[in-house]
Amino acid sequence: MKNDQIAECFELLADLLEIQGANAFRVRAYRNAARTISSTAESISDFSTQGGDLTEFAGIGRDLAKQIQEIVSTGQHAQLEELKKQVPSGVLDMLRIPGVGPKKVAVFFNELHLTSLDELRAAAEAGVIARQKGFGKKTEEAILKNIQMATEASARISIAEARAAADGIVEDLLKLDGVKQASAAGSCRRRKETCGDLDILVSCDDSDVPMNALAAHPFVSEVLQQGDTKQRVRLKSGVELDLRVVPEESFGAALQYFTGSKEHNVVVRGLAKDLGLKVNEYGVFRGDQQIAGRTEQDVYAALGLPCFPPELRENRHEFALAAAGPLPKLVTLEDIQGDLHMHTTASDGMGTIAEMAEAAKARGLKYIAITDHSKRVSMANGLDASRLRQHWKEIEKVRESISGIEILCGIECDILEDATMDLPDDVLAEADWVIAVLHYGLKQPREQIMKRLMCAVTNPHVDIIGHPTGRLVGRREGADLNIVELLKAAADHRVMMEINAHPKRLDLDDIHAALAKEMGIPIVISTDSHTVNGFDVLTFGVDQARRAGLTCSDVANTRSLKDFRSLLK
DNA sequence: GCCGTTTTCGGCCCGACTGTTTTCAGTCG
Repeated sequence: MKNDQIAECFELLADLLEIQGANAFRVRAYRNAARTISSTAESISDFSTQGGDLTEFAGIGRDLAKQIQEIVSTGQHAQLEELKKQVPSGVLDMLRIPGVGPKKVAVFFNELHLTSLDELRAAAEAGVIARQKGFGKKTEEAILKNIQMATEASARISIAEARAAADGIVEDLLKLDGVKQASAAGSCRRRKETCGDLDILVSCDDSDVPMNALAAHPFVSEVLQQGDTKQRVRLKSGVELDLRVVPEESFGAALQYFTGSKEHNVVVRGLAKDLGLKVNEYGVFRGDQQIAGRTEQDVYAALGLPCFPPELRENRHEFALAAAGPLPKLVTLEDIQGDLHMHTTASDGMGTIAEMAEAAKARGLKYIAITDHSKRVSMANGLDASRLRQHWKEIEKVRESISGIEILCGIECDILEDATMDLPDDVLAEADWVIAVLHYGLKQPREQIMKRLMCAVTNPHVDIIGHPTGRLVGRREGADLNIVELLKAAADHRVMMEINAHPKRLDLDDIHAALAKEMGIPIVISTDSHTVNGFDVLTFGVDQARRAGLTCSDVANTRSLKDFRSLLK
């Protein structure tokens, strides 16, 4: 049983209890537990089966520990099954309609006996909704307008799309007369791998200036909401964006507040309360007096806290880190000296060896590894032993003709479904750099997946596991693997782990990368470039590493090539 | 339902916007 499956049970329970009017804090307890479980790297199921004390996890007490044991041992949750019988799934779908929450859904279900989005639509069209107490014509119209959005899965966008939109709009807002400061906030600023919506913060004396500009912005399709300080718009891409306008003396407090995460802010406010202070988006207050708010630094300093990098603000380890001393200095894009995963025209890349090397050099990289596919990946024109050896000779020629950048002869070698390597050991032994990867058979059972990964980790020539889980963000789950076991073996056999920087992969994810760091495994951030522009994605890999709390010393390719080589086995 | 050195009960972050009210509830972030 995967952690996400257990978390899903609790999320569902929370939704169902909410519709039934359960105590809001009880509902929150289920959501908190779901969040803890899905952000834990080790298998909760294994931990429970092996007799571990589940109450060690934050937000899980005696009762929820018992519920987890029930889910793990029986594969289901009796109370959840009971609630599901009482509340049809169509009722839960109603929660996805923007502007409709548990209270309204409760009215639809309990009083109007509506059990699906179709029935709700019919009721709204017949004018039944507007006649309910507390409802009116506008609510009914909003439901009809928004119900379509609930029918379509509300897709989150990748961090790459989010940054392109948010950074572009921020840049344009900064050009306006009267706009003093502007910044992206929210999950985009925290560099989460996907964003559900976008947040932008502006300081300006006249809120009409940025609001009118945003309403007319080429990215924007419609204005959904507009007040004195807050405007909500829908972008042409379908994503919604919140704009907040605050005075200059509150910009830092608002930036802190709207960057979140919600969980981080709950702790910040709790700490403020302990100090007899109040924190809101306008500042830190002692009584009615504002004592901080102009910058984020001021806000955190007023609470005795360091200014956390946004990537760490998830209430995972940041408060413990701050308590232990100065925050670690997280790795930055500028720290990266080499890129060790890329393709050329020899397999499925679009650039030649020389073109890729020149492009990397132009970006200030000091060394690269050319790592084309092995033969199993036939649709990508993967290389067999003889073509690979020929390819390496070509690389050596380019190496001699280009100065200012070192080029390693590498290979991205598939780990086959039968737990053998796609190329013989004597070939791998000749490589400067061997990335082992799973491409096929990702749905094999955990035992076989682990057997394959162990085959790679224990191979004396394998240097690193590339995109270890094989997941595609929002599109495909990774292979069912025991990450703790894999990382232990990697540490024992001096095999590194990749953070694949492509925004569709970002694999390892932040949680797994943090665990790898904890185990002392060197991590390499690689672009997996297939074109000369492919290096652009490096920034997303660095973001993911920062979310994992990684510093320069954790990331092997921040080192010079000489120092990097000393890490190889 | 969780949590705890102002503890085993009584808290649990806080404000903006909208719609339906005429002072507030629901939703959202």
